[in-house]
Amino acid sequence: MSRPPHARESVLDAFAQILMDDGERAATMDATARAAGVSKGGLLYHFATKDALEAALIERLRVLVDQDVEEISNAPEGVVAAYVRTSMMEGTALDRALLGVSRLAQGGSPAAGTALHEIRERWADAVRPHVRDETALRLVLLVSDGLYFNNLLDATASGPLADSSELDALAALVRDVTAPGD
Amino acid sequence: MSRPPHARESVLDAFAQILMDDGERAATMDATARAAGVSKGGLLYHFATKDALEAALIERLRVLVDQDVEEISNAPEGVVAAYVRTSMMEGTALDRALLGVSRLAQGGSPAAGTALHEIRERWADAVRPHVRDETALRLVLLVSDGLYFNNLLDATASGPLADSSELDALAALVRDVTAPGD
DNA sequence: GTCTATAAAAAGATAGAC
DNA sequence: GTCTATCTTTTTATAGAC
Repeated sequence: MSRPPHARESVLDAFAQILMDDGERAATMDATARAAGVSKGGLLYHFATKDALEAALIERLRVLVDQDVEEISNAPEGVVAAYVRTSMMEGTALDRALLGVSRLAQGGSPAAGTALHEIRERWADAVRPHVRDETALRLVLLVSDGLYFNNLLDATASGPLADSSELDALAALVRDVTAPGD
Repeated sequence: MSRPPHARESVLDAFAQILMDDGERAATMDATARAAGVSKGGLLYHFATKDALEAALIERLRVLVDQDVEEISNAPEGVVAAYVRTSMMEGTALDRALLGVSRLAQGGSPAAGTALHEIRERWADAVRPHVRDETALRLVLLVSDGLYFNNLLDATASGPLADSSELDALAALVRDVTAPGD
């Protein structure tokens, strides 16, 4: 229970971090092993191939998304506002995993691309009951995607583009213009 | 004037196409030369290094963005709706260049990342006079980014996620909720 | 301007010692 | 479970013929 993170977890952490900081090309097995403080042989004991390493990060992402869906479903501010607002919190394990897998997908990994589609559907299902129609749902999802896409670019190029109060205002706007009922 | 596309342009076309279809990893100089129907030596006459090839695609993107800013500024449906709607037209030269450069950025190219930031600012400047405030501007830009991000994923993973009428509805919604005046 | 051939470096993967 | 050493393949880049 209080077991410290195994080497396996350190490797996965390092892989996600390099993907986020330096892009897909930099995330080689060699660089990952070095960043994790293990040898290439050590890494290869846990992940026999690059595909296995990528699959493990995808699996980690799935678990974290399950947790996130659970959390935003119970958020007091409402599902829509919570979903939009938490699209921007750089620094959570979920963000690192999601940015990392997105980079893998855009590098050309079919498994990563498929996983991202399934994940998007999970979020869509959680949000759908809380918006007025499919166009409103599309708006919510796209704003969130846009926030992630910006993070995806900013992670390597420049600073963050929105502070917390800007994000609150945006989340409130999106909630208001998509709310059902009225 | 009626000069057919030079080998240089064919190479650039092929490079953008592979980036879009198969991801950054697949877009090697070798694969690009093959797809363009030239030898590696032929490619290297025009682009001595991979960096030079990437820089040329970035430069092409800048030119196409200049044209796009010009066009949406004169669109009868209004700048906001035109901007959102044209974020989704897979198949234009602008889209191929933008998707390609986005993939380069996420592969780790700093030049591509910087260029995308400058381009985003150009679009923001074009849209700003037509929305009520900075939060509304952010909404417009993020929806557009979200559409591109979805294309970025869908290009390798699955089919398109919005048909034309859905997109029209979305563009109208975004325009209405961000319009100045009222 | 375009080609072939080849060098040089980097990436993924294997073998086997400890 | 982690290491070093090595092999293979891929990718970038060079040299020089045509």
